[in-house]
Amino acid sequence: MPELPEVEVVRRGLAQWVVGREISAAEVLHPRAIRRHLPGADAFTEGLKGRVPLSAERRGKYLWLPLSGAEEAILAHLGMSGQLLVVRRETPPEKHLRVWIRFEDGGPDLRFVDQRTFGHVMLTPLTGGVPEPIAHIAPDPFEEAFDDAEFARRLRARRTEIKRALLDQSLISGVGNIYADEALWMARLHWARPTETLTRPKIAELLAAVREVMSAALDQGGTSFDSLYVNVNGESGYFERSLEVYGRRDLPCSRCGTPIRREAFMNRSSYFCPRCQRRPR
DNA sequence: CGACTCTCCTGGGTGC
DNA sequence: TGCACCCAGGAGAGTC
Repeated sequence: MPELPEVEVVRRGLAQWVVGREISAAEVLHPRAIRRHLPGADAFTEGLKGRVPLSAERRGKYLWLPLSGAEEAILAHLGMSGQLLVVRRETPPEKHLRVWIRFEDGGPDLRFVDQRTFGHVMLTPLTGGVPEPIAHIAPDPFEEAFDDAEFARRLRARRTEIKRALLDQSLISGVGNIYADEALWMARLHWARPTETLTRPKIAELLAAVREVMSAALDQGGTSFDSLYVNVNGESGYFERSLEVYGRRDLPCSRCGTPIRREAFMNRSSYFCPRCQRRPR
């Protein structure tokens, strides 16, 4: 399950292996992979032909490659199981290969492989350097454009639980289920804590925790718990970074020894320490 | 505008 | 061994 650190690893791989190379051909092997590209597969492949990715950009979990020519970019979201692989062109097609991009220089292909097909790619206009479909999402906490004070103001104006707000990409992008649980544990906040009860210092502490858990993962090249996740060069994205709560049901909290609990929330799992992260009354 | 629910999809794991 | 489930989850669509 690629989250922001994993996606950043992929972005770096694209910058190294794909930027500057002219696309000779693209092929869509599964229509669902380009479902958000409304003009369809033919328009997608025609639109890519002959163009050169100029850079590799990221906001939250979205990746994009601005292209030579018109103000457009290839936009990708990996979803749960998406991979962008750079592989020798003789390599046989992967079982779940969805989009296949080849280059004029005869070098390695760029392949979008996605078992569960929650991910997608598309060709989209850029507006002020940002792809149109993601104009509504907030900057991620590592961007210059991210405004801590504005985040605190908007968070306190919400009437919802803190975890729901952390996962809301229009408030802060790039935080998924795993790092939301990790950051809440670090900041000693229960997932159901009402946002309007958070003080500004507590929000600052939470933001610091979000940045810390994600940069720690990034330092190790990304963390993943799903063997499906592979980075841009085909290497496994799995690293040994120990998580404090995610996936650790019934195991002792490293701060107090209390068994970690798992609760269903928003149709997914929330892991927390019932002692360090007291449920709000 | 905001809160909230539903839905999309596949295959590994589990229990009988 | 086979089969019917269950589960993982980001984010857009839709409702109120």
